[in-house]
Amino acid sequence: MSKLVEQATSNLRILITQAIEKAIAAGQLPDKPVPDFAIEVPADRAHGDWAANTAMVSAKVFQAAPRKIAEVIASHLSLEDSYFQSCEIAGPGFLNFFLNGQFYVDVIKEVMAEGENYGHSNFGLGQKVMIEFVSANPTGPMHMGNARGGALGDCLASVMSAAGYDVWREFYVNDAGNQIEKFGNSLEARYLQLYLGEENVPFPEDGYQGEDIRDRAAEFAAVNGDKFVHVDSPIRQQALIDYALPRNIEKMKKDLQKYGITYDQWFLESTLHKNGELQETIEELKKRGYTYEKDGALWYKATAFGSDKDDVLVRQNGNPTYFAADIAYHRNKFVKRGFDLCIDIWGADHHGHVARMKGAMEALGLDSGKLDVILMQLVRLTQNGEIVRMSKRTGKAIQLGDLLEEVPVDSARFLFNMREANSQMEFDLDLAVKQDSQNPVYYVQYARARICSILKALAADGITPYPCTDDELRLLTAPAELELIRHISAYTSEIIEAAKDYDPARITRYVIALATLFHKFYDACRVKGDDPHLTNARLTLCMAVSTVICNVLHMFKISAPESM
RNA sequence: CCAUCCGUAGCGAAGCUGGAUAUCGCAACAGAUUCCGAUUCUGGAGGUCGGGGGUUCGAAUCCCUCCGGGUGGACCA
Repeated sequence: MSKLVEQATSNLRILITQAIEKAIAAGQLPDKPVPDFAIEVPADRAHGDWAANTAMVSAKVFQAAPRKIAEVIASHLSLEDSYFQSCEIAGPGFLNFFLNGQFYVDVIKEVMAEGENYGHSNFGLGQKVMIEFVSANPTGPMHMGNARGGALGDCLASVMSAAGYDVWREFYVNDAGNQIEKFGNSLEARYLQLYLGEENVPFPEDGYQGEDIRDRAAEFAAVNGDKFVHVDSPIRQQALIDYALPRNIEKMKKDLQKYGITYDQWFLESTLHKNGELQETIEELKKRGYTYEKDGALWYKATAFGSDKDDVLVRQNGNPTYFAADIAYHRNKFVKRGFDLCIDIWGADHHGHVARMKGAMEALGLDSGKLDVILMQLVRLTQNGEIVRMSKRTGKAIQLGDLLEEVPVDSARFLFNMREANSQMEFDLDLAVKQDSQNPVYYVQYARARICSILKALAADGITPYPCTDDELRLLTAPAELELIRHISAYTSEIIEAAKDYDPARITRYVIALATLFHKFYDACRVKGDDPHLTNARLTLCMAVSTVICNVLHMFKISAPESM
């Protein structure tokens, strides 16, 4: 938490506890331990700045009516030297506290002092956390789900980093196994078709139909000509794969970079096959007694960990399954690289895989509680109120590249972080390209641009901000000003909550609310005025707001233009 | 059939470790700029929190059940 808010909260907790102790000493409450109570920001501002439910949760222990208990506590409270000016009893027995002027003064000072670091905390204690996201199949282009996953994963990583975690971004490349064989088969067919005619070379039934396969085959042909038409199929396929796969991966890197995402590592599945870790993992499972042979395949006893059926690790044909490699991969994260926490972002269509993966961690003697999977629900694109399924240009399924051609990166990253992962969302193409306040990213950017504009306008009149004194900051007493400052004060704890919930959408909502409160302030309070001290205080407040908005936008890699 | 997510105003959402009068945006309606950017702000209207039952002093929130929608249930990944 912000040092300030944290300090104020824990102090309030102590004050309440002390009041209860005094009441017990005075014989007004029975000598019983006080249950845990919550200190929260009430939904309704009339209920104070912060509220404690102490009296209600302790009604049973003290065997008295909550309001009665609240009155006793209140009568023993001493709020001197705290950030609170008063306490009221309300409703069923809430203790409602009102912050005093010094709190608001100190919030502004804290923001100004910390600048671009405002909002950061050491909540995560430097724990090593890996966030693996997108991890799209390298056999083809990325789709809308990857677009959402990319924005979500990258922003979550930033949020957790701000909350004090040591974050690692990773892309797992499935460059081995069945789908690569299929990739090779498909490329081979397209390549041969170029020389032998489409009608003479059947395309594999389960092959990849996309244009991208034809394109790669054609590129390969342009470089190599018919050199590979008359060699053995395995040689031809390998040559095609060796040509196409690195280029596909390169393309994904480029697309994601355009989208603002860079990874710490692109982890190749094939390394697990080559360096023996996959085999090592399978042996480990065998040794622990969680495997058996049946029908010529090696099975893993998933049922020992709650699954309703077992899974194949090594197929009849001797090839390990994707699942086996995935187990080895996750073992690698924990055992070989020592991550404290691993977060995977998967499409919701993989939900059946979650319990199995966690079970497999347990089977290896690892703590499955340290593997968290975020399931991301589907995205539907809409335009003119209708669902868009296909790209207008290509007539095929919409790709990440198509999206970024139509929609600014700022918009895409922001809008994909409007909803939590766990809910299906619609991505409104019309809204995303709108350059007005209906588009929330513009609304937020505009607030910051407006602040820059105020600073410029006043500077033109010879008014420039200087370091504010406490007395000047104390002049900020209008409701719109106090609301705004209070919201600013919550930023650090919002980041912590977002990190705890793995929900960067929380921060998106936070910054929209901040922009709203700023616009209200702008409407209610003129910065430029007769009192130079008040003007300076308001200018300082503007700068504090600008700092927080910029911190959020930079964190999400969204631009914060000075004018628009 | 099983698993899983979702159901809150005309539309899109927040609130979900139980608490005060259920919050916000869009749309619709009525207003506000001699003045720092109107890409802004103010106001009223709009609700069986999918239905029913249960737990509780108290349920949008927890439990059960039903209804509706999405997704998944391979020696695919």
